[in-house]
This record gives sequence, C-alpha cells and structure tokens, in this order.
Amino acid sequence: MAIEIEFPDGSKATFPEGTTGLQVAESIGPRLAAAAVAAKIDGRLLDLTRPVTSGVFEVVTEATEEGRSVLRHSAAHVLAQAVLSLYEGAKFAIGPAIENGFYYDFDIGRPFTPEDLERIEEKMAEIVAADQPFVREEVDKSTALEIFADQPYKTEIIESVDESEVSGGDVVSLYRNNGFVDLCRGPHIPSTGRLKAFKLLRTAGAYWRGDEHRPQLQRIYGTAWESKKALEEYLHRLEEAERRDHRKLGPALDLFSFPSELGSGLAVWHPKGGLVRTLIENYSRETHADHGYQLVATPHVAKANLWETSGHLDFYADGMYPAMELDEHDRYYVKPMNCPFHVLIFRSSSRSYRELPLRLFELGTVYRYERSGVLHGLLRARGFTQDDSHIFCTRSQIGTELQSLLDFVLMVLRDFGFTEFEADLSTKNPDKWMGDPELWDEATDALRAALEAAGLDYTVAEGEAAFYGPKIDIHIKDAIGRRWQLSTIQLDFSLPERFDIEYTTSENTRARPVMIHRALFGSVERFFGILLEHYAGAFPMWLAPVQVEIVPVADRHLGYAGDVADRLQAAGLRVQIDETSETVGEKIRRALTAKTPAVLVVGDRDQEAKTVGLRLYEAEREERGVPVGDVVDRLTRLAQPPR
RNA sequence: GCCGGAGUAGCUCAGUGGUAGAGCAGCUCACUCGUAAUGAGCAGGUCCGGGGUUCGAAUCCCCGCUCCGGCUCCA
Repeated sequence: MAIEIEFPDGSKATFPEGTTGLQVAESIGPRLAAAAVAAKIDGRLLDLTRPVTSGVFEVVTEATEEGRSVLRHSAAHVLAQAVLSLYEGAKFAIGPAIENGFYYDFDIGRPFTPEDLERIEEKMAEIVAADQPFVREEVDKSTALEIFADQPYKTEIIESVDESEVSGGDVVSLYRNNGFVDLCRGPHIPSTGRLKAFKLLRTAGAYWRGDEHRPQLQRIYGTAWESKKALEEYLHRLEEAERRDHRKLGPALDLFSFPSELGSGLAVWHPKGGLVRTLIENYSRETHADHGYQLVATPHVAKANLWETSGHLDFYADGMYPAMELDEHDRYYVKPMNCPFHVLIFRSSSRSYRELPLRLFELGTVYRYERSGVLHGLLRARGFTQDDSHIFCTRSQIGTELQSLLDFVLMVLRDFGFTEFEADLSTKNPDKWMGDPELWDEATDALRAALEAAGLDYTVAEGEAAFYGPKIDIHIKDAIGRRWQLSTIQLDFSLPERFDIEYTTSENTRARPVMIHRALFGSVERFFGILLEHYAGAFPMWLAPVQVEIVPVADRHLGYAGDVADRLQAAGLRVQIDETSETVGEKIRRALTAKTPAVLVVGDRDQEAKTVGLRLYEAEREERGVPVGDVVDRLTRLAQPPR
C-alpha cells in the first residue's frame, strides 16, 4: 500500500511502503538529505532510517534547535559508549540533551578526573570515526530487564516505564551501535559519523533522579554542534560570559567585594559601587513615588510571634536565620521578607475602600539562610535588598491594578536598557492551594489579561503557583542572549486572612482586601549584578560612577583641566582629573580600563583655543578641538537619566 | 547541605620536605609627553585558619573557613 505524504508547503507525494525518512529527504534534494538528522511525521520525531507513515512529513535538519537536540542526544550515547568501554563495571543512568549540550550520569565508583575526560573524548572520537550505525530495536520489558541485568539504574527506569518517557506499554525501545546498547526513546542520527563537533566540558556530582537522599552519580557535561564553526562560536560565547562575570568585574572595577570575614553571601559596597547603587535606589524610590506608591520603612527583626502569624515559621523556617534568644520569652528573627511589616502598617488604622489600592513601597533589606552551595555572588546572596511593595486592593480592582503594574514594570526595565521580555504565568497547584476557588480563577484570568494587554510573550507554568496565590515572573534577555528572572508579581489570598485585615466598603460592610506582592528588580543586588554583566562593566553614562576623566597632557595643563572640570561639574557631571605623572597613553588606558564613558584630553592647543580632545568609550576614534561648551552640552545629554 | 576542585603579595600566578618568588597594581624619584603600558628604585607575606607528622612543612595528614563547577533550592 502506498504512503501519502504532505510536505510543510502543502504539496503532496506518494511513496511505496517501507520508504525511509532519509529516502524521502533524498528525493527532495541531496543537500537536504546531508543536513537531515531526523524525520517528523505529524509532529512526531522519527529516525531517518525508519519507514515513514502517511501524514505531514518534515525533515529535521541539524542546524535547528530540534536537530541539535537529536545530535546532542546521540552524542550522549557515544559518551556513554566510551565510558562503558573504558571503565570496567561502569554503571550508567540517564543522558539527555540539554540547552547547548548534553550530559550523562555515571557511577564508576570514583569521580572522573580531567585526565579521564581526555581519554573519554579520544574514545568518543574513535567511535565517531568508525561511523557506527544506530540501530533501533523494540523489546518487551522482561527482555530489556535481562539485557540490563547488571545495570541497576536502567533496571529502575525499565520498571517505571509506564510513567517514564522511554516508551509506552510493555514495549521499550533500545538503540544499538556496535556492542553498545542503551535504553532510549530516540530518535537518533543514522550513524555516529554524523557527529562533527563535540567537546566534553566538565564533570560534577548529581543525585540520581535529582533526589539528595539517593546515590550521587558523576555527571559529565558536554556540548555538540552541527559544525566546528558553531562549536567555536559557542565556546566563544562561554568565554564572553566569563569575561562579563560580575564576580570578576565587581572587584576589578572597585564596586563591591565579599570579604570572607563577613561570611558567605554577604557583600560590602565600595564607594563606586555604593554610588551606582544609590543612583539605582534613588531612581527606584522616585519612580515609585511618582506612580502612586507610598514610601515606608520597617525594622530588620521582629518577634517570633509575628512570623508565627504570617506562617513563615511553618513554611519558611529553613530559609530563615536562627532565632536570637533575648530571654526565655523573647525570640527575635531577622526578616527574610518584608510583607508582614507592611500588613501591620495596613492594620495600624481602620481602612476605607476610598484608600484602596493602597501601595506601600520599601527598599527592604532581608536575610535568608541560603544553603551554602547555592550562593553565587550578588545573584544569589544571603543578605539583599528588595524593591518590595505590597498593594492592598479590593477584589474588583485586581484587573486594572495588574495592568497598570505590568506597564510600570516594563517601563522600569526599559529604563535600564532591557528590551526583550518574556513572562511565566504560574497557576494553581491542584494539591496545594488555599482560599476561594473563584477568587483563584478570577485572579488568574486577570493576570492573563494583563499579560495580553501588555503584549508580553508568556508561557503558562501549570501548577507552579505558591499555595497562597498565582503569580507572574518576568524574564529579560541580556546583551548576550541570556535569560534572567527579574520581576515577580504575586497574588496573595493567605496573609490578609492570617492577619485578619479588613476595610470598610461603600455599603458600610467589612471586606477582606487582596494583597499583591511585587518586586521589579527582585533585589537591588541581583539587579546590579545582572546590569553589570549586561553592560560588561560599561554602565550607561547616567549610572557610571565616574562619567568624565580629564587627562592633562602635561602638568602645565592642570589649571585648564580644573577649569574644564568645574564647567562639567556645574552641569551636574561626575568628573575626575588624572593628575598622575604618567604618559598620555597610560592615562587614557587607565580611564578606558575603568570603562569611563568619556575621556577628555587637554593640551596646549586646547588651552589656547578653549577646546578639548573627546574620546567616548563607545566611539572608535577620538575627536579633537571640540569647544568646551559643546562638550558640556553633549555630555550632559548623554548622561541624562531616563526620567 | 551533598559531590568534585581550589585557596601563596591588592590582582594574575610560579614554587612537591631544606633561606618564599615573578609580572601587574602601590609608593618614591626622574621624565612633562596629544589618544590603550616611560624608566629606575623601594616597599609589600600568619603561603586561608587551627591541630598533627617531621631535625625541618607553602609542600604530607586531620578538622574548620572561604571561593569555584554542579545537584537541590531560589530574588
């Protein structure tokens, strides 16, 4: 019986039964066949070597995300094959493709060393050179259990196969190449020779099935690409990320440091970092004040009783620093969140519907006892300052409040130079929620409507919400394409109840307000770290700690340099004169190394003509003989804050 | 917290049981220079901390602290 195939462009073709995906691709063109790594029928991925069935047929090529994922998955198999052939008695667990690469988890009774990695990579190269075909096989579970009798992790996967993704029913699929066989759903590239560019990157410990109570395996991470060029580009991106690492840039630019004397995850801010941070914080306070928020302040500690009422001691105790015992009756906790304090401000007087929405804002410094292994510079610290607000509103105000809030968030993030956003909408976890189900639905709909009104791309994270309410997380894309979660908007139906807060309605009845927790930067520290990496240390001029460095050519120009500095300072710019007795080249090098946005060189000719030499960090070349008045105007414009 | 790696001058690093080193940065002096490193000199160390082995420890062993890569968790 003939097979009828429809191509993505709508055209149709008929092939004899048993035709493989590869043969179909060849019929379209030899170049397509050479780039093909898998076939897709009605959206289902299939090995190229398998016979196709009727349906919508698509060739998956190697330079697509889907194609790379097939390559990487096959690379993981070759990795496992290499490890099993090199290490007697090695156990192998799982090895999926991941973003930018792949990994495989093993147990060889000891960790891998860098030398092991080299040996394994060589072995993998041999397997690739041998161009071994991947052969798919389907067997029933009992046969599979026999094949993997000496592989406890594979055995466990086979036994749980109903829930696993390997296959359905009693049949599991295997892939063989040479003597190596692995349990796998597929698809795979036709043969190992199609792996053109791969590299093992690092090893790390990883728990079996991600559970810290189960055995720890040794994971090998690698990357694989469709070409040597793509691999090189990826490795270059990794280097670029390393170059931008805020943990290197921060101390190098004298912004902040993490003295070990303080303890893990606790930073001190040096004058330059403190200045930038203050600029960010001032922007935040002023912008909030301009958008209907009222600024409040709350202490760093509170009695155990407060945290009992709020539920933190029940649900969040692990994340809190241990109690300070003042005497046997008074236990105080350092705050891990600001919300209970803001609730108390709400409750400090009787509230009318006329006051709602009531928006309380605070740059609130909190401390969380993060597990030592998760700390990561400013991005994950133990002490940090949230740009935290709690909005108390009526149930019917939720929708409009969320819409204006989302506009506000995007405005703020754009002000800091971010242009690409995505959101996650976390919905009710059916096993873990509290409150009124109708309120949940209403609020979730309101969040969705706000996302759509803002035109934001979002994905729904089904069941990911906290027990107390649904939320939106906003991610930005940075200068090198990395995604970072910044803002979060969370609805809370729990705290108003726990603290029993109410307002008086227009009908003179009492009603419970809804709370919205929201942070735009998330934390000032984390935001600062992300900004630093986004700009690779070269802040936009309004945030640069030193905006202008003046370089006198010789000592006799110091007086004129001072005059120019005065003019710039009077215009509100942050100026510094390099008075050291270095060469002009060296002084410029220093200023540029410090990523100063503007360098002004002044010498005899400038002093004579009342001009400066202007070199902008972003510009390729300097300009000479620019009149001082012009420089003041231009730099003032460049240094203009976003609002 | 767990697994692995690391910690020597402010920074980057050399030094595998026998007198602690280099480059950069810093300071002093000379040079006064037109767009990414002028030269000379000086100073700088609890070799992460504590304990042990040894005639002798930066080096070997044990415990702890901090950092890095992951797991897990998250702003």
